[in-house]
Amino acid sequence: MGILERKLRHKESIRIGILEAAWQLVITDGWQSLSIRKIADAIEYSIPVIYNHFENKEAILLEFTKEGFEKLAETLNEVKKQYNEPAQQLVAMGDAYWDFAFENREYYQLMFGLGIPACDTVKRVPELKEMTCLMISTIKEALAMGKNPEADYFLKYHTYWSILHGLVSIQMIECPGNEQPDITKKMIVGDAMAGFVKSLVD
Amino acid sequence: MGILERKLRHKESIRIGILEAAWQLVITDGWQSLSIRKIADAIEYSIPVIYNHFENKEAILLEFTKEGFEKLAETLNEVKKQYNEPAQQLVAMGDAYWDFAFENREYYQLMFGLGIPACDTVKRVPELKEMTCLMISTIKEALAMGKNPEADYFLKYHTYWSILHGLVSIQMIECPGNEQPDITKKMIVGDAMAGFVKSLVD
DNA sequence: TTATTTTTGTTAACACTGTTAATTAAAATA
DNA sequence: TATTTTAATTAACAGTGTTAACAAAAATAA
Repeated sequence: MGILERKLRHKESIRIGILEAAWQLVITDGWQSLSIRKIADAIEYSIPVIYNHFENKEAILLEFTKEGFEKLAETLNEVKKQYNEPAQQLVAMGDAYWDFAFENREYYQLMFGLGIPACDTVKRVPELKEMTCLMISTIKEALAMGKNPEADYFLKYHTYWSILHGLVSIQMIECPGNEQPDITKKMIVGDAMAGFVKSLVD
Repeated sequence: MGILERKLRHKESIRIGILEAAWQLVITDGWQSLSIRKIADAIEYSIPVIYNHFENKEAILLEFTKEGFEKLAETLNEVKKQYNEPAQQLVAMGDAYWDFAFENREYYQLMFGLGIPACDTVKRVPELKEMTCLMISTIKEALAMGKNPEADYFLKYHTYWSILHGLVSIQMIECPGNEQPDITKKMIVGDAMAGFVKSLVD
């Protein structure tokens, strides 16, 4: 009896409808303002129907997170295959990673829980400038004493800050509790810092 | 007439009360679940009083963001003064940056809009493993061909991913629009990748 | 074909959220 | 003491996620 099959097909079509509607809302209004009611409105079903297909709102977002990681892995895999040298592969994969993030901002923000502070938060926080100045001045000094003193200090500052923020962010994602991360994790910071400084002074 | 002074003093005391109550709530329940009503309840005033001191909820959080950047800048400044060599300073500042982040998680998450995905999101996304494997295998291969083949590949993978995620995150904070970031920004990726790979193969 | 059971979908509510207009209580001034 | 200004409150609006209770539709059994 194909009745059950038809039912399952119908059920699945609603599920897909939910995800498609949700994604449409995400890319037009951002995932911050996604709501169950908006989805229900878009698929022309009542609200509780959505809860027959997803445990809660988070489960819907989790679906996109998975999709995002799938797409990213696929992209990186494609890029890797285009090179033979592992070193080249790593550089190209880094490039592709960057492109993926900015060609799929909503995906990336969901995947890593980036809350994107309001457009001009950075400008409304002059206190940020203190840190920036401190980093830049130190990098300038380090560059001046190194082998390529006319390197782009602003670029290097950006790299320095990004490495630190990246290390912290990834660690916070992997260890969301309130405990301090493993002491061994701090070795990663030391390693990264050593590498950066080394490449700075050449 | 000291009446006006007393009034201003009183007004200021309420403002401080709001911030203290809010911060207490933030460190106990996390900034995600901070609400105006909870603050009003804590300071034993009605809700609209809060809006006489802050334009909206975001303004309260912005206050903490500023505080956070102030504290961080201060910390880094202190650390910098303890060393003479700029290279040493950069390493020590990186160390201090990490410590600050994990000794002041709520501050850091506010400052950079980290949404901290639910505790076990990482484990609920097996798709993440694909990316991890891809990166690790490539790094292993690169290490094998370099001058220190027995380096810690897991550490290096962590560094690689963190650098990329940091570059992307910082860029997204600085350019929150929907446009692609400046092409010149991609130079930063190239530079960082080159530096990393160089330090990888020695 | 009709009656019964199961599935599916809806209405309405609960407990929250940020924000604000209208109103009352309190304090300062005339 | 009466009036004006300031401070604080109540009550509401427009949202949010989530769910219990109920009605409509579809599938099964008689």
